[in-house]
Amino acid sequence: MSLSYALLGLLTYGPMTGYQLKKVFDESISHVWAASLSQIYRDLSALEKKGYLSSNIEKQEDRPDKKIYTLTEAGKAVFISWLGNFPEKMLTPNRDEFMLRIFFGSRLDHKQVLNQFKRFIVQMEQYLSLLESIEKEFDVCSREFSVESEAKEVLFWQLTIKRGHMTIETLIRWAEDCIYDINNFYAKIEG
Amino acid sequence: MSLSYALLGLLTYGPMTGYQLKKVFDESISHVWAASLSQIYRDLSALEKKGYLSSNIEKQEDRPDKKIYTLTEAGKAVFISWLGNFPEKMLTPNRDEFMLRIFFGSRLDHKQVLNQFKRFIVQMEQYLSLLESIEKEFDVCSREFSVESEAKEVLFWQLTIKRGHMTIETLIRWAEDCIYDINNFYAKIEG
DNA sequence: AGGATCATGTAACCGGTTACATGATTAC
DNA sequence: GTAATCATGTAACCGGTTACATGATCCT
Repeated sequence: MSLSYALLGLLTYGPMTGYQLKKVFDESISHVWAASLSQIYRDLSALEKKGYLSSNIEKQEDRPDKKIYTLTEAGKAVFISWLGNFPEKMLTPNRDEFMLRIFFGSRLDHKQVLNQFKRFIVQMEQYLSLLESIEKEFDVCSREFSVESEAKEVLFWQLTIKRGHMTIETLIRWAEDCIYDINNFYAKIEG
Repeated sequence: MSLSYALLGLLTYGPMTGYQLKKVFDESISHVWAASLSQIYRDLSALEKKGYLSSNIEKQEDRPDKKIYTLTEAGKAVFISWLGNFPEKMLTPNRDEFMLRIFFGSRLDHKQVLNQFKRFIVQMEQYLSLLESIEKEFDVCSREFSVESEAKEVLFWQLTIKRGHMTIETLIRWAEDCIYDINNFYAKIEG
């Protein structure tokens, strides 16, 4: 459901094709909501049927024609009403394959578990440096855009990235704690 | 898919009914993987068809009969092989309704946004105190269980709760930062 | 020669959610 | 009296994933 609202939201910036939306999606919003191309196309045509979007086709010779979607007034209204309607529960329950295995970690060889935690840290550090480079881009943006409305948009994008940044840093600390705790535990029962 | 493995995993502790599994689930693993009763029943019968579980019925007079599931050797093998097979990507992409709205926060009245952040903090603090009470229980457990295998299980349960604890604390700090940043921004452009 | 980019989609599948159905017992 | 607990499930729905289908152009 929310993918549709994300698409409507992006189309408030201007008309776009499904393909373009996918790119904008990946570059901006995917940290918060991911989507595949096939799902985007499917949802766009559903939104058009409901009257929230209109489309016109731009013919091209050597490539497939472009189908450019434009937000209708009805679509804008639906987006705005969704936007102001925050969910009661603000923490979405997370299903996590890695965590599920850690929960049953006592059934695994402890060296294997430690290796997985080390791998976890490496991945988080990679992701962290990605987020940091995005943050730097936004910092540049916010200095360049002296226009008030654009600066406001950047502010909220920065806040979403900051959440990712802070959370990942915490996860690294957590994993380091885990390695320490596990080593400690096995030192006690073996030594 | 992983719900099935969680069920197999819980059944390594001993035979149980679907109803009992639901309770154990909610009290232990639900922070990491949530499940509804209907899904549990559905998956249990699928697992039985595959030969990973066997069941026998315990007749009761005034209540519906109990259907007690037992892990088979095949089921145990499947669980162990899943357990050791960690996913390549250890961070699951999170779809978050709240965050999606914050991303488009520039479209909202800033007082409304601030209120939502305050509500967010209240909810996180409630959840935090819940996690802290669970942590205290586990501390008692780990002191009481001098048996090595039980203490090992508690260790890993503690690690999963600790992740929740640390993450929520960070989210509170983040939300406080957000309120500060938003106030700052609007003070600049209005004042 | 081979892979990325541009550009559109359809169809099957899979796992999680919600609603429906039944019904006695126990605790507040 | 009313809500929770015990105890089982089915069926429909919904949204996300994966695989399939087509095909030219541009870059290395």
